[in-house]
Amino acid sequence: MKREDRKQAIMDLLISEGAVDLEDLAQRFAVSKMTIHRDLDDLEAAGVMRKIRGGGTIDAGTQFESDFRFRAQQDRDAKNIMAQAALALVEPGMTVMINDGSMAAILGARLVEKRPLTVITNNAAVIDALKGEGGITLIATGGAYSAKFNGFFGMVTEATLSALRADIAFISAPAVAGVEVFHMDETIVRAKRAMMAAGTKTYLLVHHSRFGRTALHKLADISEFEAVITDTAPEPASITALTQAKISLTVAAEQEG
Amino acid sequence: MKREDRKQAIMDLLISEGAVDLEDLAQRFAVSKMTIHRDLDDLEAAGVMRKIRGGGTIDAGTQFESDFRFRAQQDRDAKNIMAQAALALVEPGMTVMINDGSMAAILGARLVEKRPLTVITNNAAVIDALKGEGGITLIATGGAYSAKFNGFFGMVTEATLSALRADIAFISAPAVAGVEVFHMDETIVRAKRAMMAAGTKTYLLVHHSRFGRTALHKLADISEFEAVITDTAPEPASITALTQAKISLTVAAEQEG
DNA sequence: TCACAAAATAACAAAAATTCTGTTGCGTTT
DNA sequence: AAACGCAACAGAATTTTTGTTATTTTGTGA
Repeated sequence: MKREDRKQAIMDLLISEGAVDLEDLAQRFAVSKMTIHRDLDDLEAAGVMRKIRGGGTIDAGTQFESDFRFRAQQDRDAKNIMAQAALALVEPGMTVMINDGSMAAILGARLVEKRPLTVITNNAAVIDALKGEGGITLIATGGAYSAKFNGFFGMVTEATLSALRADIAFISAPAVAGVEVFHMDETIVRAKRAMMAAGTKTYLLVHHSRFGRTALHKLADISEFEAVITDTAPEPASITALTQAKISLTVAAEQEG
Repeated sequence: MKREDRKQAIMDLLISEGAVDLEDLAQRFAVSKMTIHRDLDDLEAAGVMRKIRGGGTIDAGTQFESDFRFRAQQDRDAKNIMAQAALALVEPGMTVMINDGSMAAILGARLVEKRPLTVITNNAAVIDALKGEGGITLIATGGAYSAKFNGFFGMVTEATLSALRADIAFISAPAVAGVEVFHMDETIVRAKRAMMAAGTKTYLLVHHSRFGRTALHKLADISEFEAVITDTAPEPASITALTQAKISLTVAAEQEG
């Protein structure tokens, strides 16, 4: 077990337990307390937890939930198959918009498979992945950088998006309840809305576990999207709601071999 | 001498000689030919040279001259002392604009020394260096990414800049002749002009060897800048021209200990 | 076209550099 | 006073770099 794995394991514990004990961790991983200290220092520096005397805690639901570096680790498989399904909608030559989020980052990086493309994004991970790639015209929206969401937001972003147009816009969201889509952050809601307005067709990407949840701000009615893409089937109640609203739901896992 | 140093030395040789001999390099650096092979492979992969049988060459003046990865290595000392001089003009709390180019990249990264700051830039290297830094509000202009110049340009960039304002704008340029400033690329001239227009005070950064040169497009009259910063004294004719035009010239090297 | 020498590459092993860990000692906190 | 956190050093484990050898490719001239 390497250092990164151990740190990830500590994060897993933090999620389920809410707090970890330093001595306990040292025993569990069979390393010295000093090593655990260093791991916790790193995690704290990365902003995903807080060190306390004798261990560490996580202020659940707050900055932790929203830390991209951690989210990027989660559910990579689920995100990959959703990206696969989204990719099927893209044809070479198109102009594609990609919003913030780790899901979108994975999809963005895989857009090279459909070159040539024009890609418009405010997602820093996508910019990094695509710059330097031939056959991709990369347009960054600009904006104020947010370390929390690893992307660019604010008035600049919205103004830029209002002046652009894309064939497809992929929007991801952390909460869908009934026929409404939510996000906890107002700034990001604004950016996503601007992107939706700029896309001829817009698709919503949602992890199956995010159905039946809400967040502070309403982002959109689900009917504003061409279709909804998810990884595996969400709970029946959500499916019913979508069916009644005549929304097309693509379950990516069922498409594959 | 480490690997990177050796590769840089090989590049230096390539600049002066135009071509290098593999066997000769192996002797000169007292390493095996295999090691040189690997160095050349790396340099070729980085796109700064071409491997040929028995050595390597550089297609001088073409893609090489314009490759930012290589330029970033050049004259690091000169750029650092210019950055030092420019930094002296920045006070915490200010809003600072940084344009494209490797000189600007070095200055941009060192802006952390003056936190807190708001930094507006279209330079990808600056964005990478500053994102994640606390105390820096980072605003990217957005725009179409150019691998050649490692930055963002075009209509989006210009539109964004026209809606922003900064206390100081640092503009770098590759050619100054008499009282006129030049750049070879039209797209970049546009971005630089937009940035100049958005800065309350604008400063020009020019390497001393770039005086007395022209390029295809005129960027500005030198009188449009508050002052000109260079590394060491340029040739007398250029100094005379600046003096007569009553332009303030800061020679960074003369400021230091 | 063919042969052959020189060069390029691949694969493995040794060496060097870097990263990771544990220990110890000392100052802090409870 | 006991437990904890932290800094500094040293040894261990990894990763990167390098050299050697074997094999393949390339260019040249007959």
